[in-house]
Amino acid sequence: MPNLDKSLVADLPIFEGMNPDDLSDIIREAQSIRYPKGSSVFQQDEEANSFFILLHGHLRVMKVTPDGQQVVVRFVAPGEIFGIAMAMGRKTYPATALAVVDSVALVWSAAAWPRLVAKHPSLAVNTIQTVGSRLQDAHTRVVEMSTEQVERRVAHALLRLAQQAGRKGEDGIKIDFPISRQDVAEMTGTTLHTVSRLLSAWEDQGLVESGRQRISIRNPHKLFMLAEAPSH
Amino acid sequence: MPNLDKSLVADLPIFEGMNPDDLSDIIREAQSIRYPKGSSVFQQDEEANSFFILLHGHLRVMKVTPDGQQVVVRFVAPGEIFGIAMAMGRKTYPATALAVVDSVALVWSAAAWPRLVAKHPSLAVNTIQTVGSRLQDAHTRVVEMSTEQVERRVAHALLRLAQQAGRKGEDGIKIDFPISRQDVAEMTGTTLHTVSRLLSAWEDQGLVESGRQRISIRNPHKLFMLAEAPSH
DNA sequence: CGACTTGTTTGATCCAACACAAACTGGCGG
DNA sequence: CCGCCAGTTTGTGTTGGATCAAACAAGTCG
Repeated sequence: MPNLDKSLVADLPIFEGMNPDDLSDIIREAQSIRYPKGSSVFQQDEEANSFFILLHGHLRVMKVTPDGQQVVVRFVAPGEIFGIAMAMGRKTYPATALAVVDSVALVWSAAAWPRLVAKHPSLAVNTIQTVGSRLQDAHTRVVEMSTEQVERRVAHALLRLAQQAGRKGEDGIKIDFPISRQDVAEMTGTTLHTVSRLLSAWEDQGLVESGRQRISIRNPHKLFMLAEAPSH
Repeated sequence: MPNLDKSLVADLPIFEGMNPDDLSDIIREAQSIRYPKGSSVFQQDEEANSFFILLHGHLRVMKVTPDGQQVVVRFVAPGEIFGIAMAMGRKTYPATALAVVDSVALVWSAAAWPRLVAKHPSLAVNTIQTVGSRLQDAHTRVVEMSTEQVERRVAHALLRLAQQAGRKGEDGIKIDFPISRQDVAEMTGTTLHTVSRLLSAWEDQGLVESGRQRISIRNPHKLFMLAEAPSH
């Protein structure tokens, strides 16, 4: 591993409270792999032989139902650990991870996990927190899907995207990876048609500015009010 | 702690791979507390001062939205660990836990957690798996809410309840704690009216048998088919 | 640069499920 | 044992969004 990567990785929450020697020890076992745009990092139901930390790019994690419908579970941003199915006691990946842009990840063998955890207990403690916060997110999403109607769900989804992957630009916050109406629909449990209509309406009101696989939020505050309170 | 409780607890997944001495060490720090039917074990947004293992009874865990709507997150059955918010790095409980029948839980101080984990690393490893499997469940629920319509969601919910808390009786599997139409509605993101209509219809077809806060599944196989494939 | 692919917009129609409303019932407390 | 209350059933109207259908850009590639 080049030093460059080590410095990128040192401050990640998953390595919090770990001394540099231990960190080197862990990173030494990884290799960095490049995933071209559109390629898959792992596939749903495939044997979970590796776990990962994303260095560059963005991934879309999704589940496919038996009848072929897709649901976007989340997007992975640089610095996040992912594909830790085996740490959760699973033999296979529960979802598919796809590179939405050219991406690079650190990759460990799943076999290394028990040894690393045994040697560096804080790794397990930090992993509980990582998985725990994802559990919170998932529950938040369940609550939203149960109680809110589509307009608010989509507004919430955009705000979350802006927070996780927003690049502050001239006129508002731009989501800095390609994302389609279909993607947003699969995040919120609706159809691309409905998302398209909503974005068009919001564009007219000056809340967002969007195009082909591209969304910017011009007025986060107004969008937030829309997300919290009914249409008006 | 009386020996009785120790034997109940020894085989739980959370203590897997732990020798009896270590187990005693952990259990010694807990006290067992009784929660009468209808009382709360902890409240949403309250400071997370404890974590728990349920010994007897059943709990309903639920989230309340700002506008007062409730969503049932899950039911806790005996043997399950719950209220581990602080292990996931939270200061407060993200939900409310209510005893649906008279219940008893082992209670630890949250302050004991870091010490216990440091001394017994397998505790952390097992906790990752516990939290991980809840994350899977939550994602399954998100996928269901996104892609399935109400009838199938309710069918799935009943089958899950039967699996987790089903008591095999003469004519089918009875859910062995009081559960209302409203509860099922809050688990599936619908209204008690719709749940009532579905149960009535299923009763006519001989799939279930239900009454006031009481549901039995007479024909799990047919209900399962209904859950997997559309109405027909 | 024209053909084609992939993503987007917009219109028209339809229906599952929600909202509202009212009557019913089992079981508990006084 | 009667009255009350929480939980349930069932009817009727309404609607948010899905579905179906087409035309319309914006890249991309030969």
